[in-house]
Amino acid sequence: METTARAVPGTEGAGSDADPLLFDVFARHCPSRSTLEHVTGRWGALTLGALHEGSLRFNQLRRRVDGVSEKMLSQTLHALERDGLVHREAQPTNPPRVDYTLTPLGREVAERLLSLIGCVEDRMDEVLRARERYDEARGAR
Amino acid sequence: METTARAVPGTEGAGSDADPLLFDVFARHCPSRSTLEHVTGRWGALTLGALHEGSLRFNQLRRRVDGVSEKMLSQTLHALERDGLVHREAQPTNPPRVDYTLTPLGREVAERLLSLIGCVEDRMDEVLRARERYDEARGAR
DNA sequence: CAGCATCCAGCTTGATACTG
DNA sequence: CAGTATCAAGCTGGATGCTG
Repeated sequence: METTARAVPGTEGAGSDADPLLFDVFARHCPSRSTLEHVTGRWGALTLGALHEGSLRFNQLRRRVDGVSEKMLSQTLHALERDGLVHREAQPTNPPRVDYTLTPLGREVAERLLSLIGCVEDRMDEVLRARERYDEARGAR
Repeated sequence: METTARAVPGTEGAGSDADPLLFDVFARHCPSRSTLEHVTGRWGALTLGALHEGSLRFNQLRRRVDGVSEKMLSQTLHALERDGLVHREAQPTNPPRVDYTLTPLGREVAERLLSLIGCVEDRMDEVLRARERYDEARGAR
């Protein structure tokens, strides 16, 4: 609905940027594209979703996001931390303990993400039926 | 590994299968996971976003979603069509003309997606600053 | 125009092993 | 526990060529 354009950034550094596009993710080299991919990527989305329920430690997260390898989780967390969506808090104890939490920005993003995830899950029966129809119509051929 | 093994493992403990989780995307083999990936995938998200502005033809879509190859677009559209998010209408004219449109379900999903995309774009300056901070703190090391 | 088939480079991912 | 390093395999996606 209020898909109104974003607030005009205005002071966007040097040079005038006459780009009247509503969303420029559509443009190939827009930085928002990479962020969007971190957010919506297979593990990014699930990680943000898991973190939305509360702060979690590395291995808790690993168990929560079923199927993620430790390498992928580590990588995902770095990307999200770099984008300012996740905050990493390491305690210098022994054994080490590190908590991952959403930043305010991360929480906003996660909320929208969860709305999307929820929508998809709510309608899965519809999706499943559509798949059956589709497969039937082609498998027959 | 375990090819088959059919019966419900039941390792989950208490919950009966009749108790649907709120969000089971977190589970590895949940069908919603694949749909979510079609929706949030690099090209799926942009395709749904483009289609939200109105019905488009194959090559229009290709131009709109900057960087997508025809193979990927074709593949993406098939997945979205199979999931019941996109409707494909082919007109038997010459030259052929095919219109892609969002289904009602697709529109719902697209709206949430656009809310997410909009959120990310609105806050890109924040993301960019976070990246700078992060890189500075590590590049130094 | 709309799209499928094939080839293949290379990025992504998962195992495995090791560190603090 | 919380990661990093390395390597092989496989899937992703681009280029090209062809059909209806």
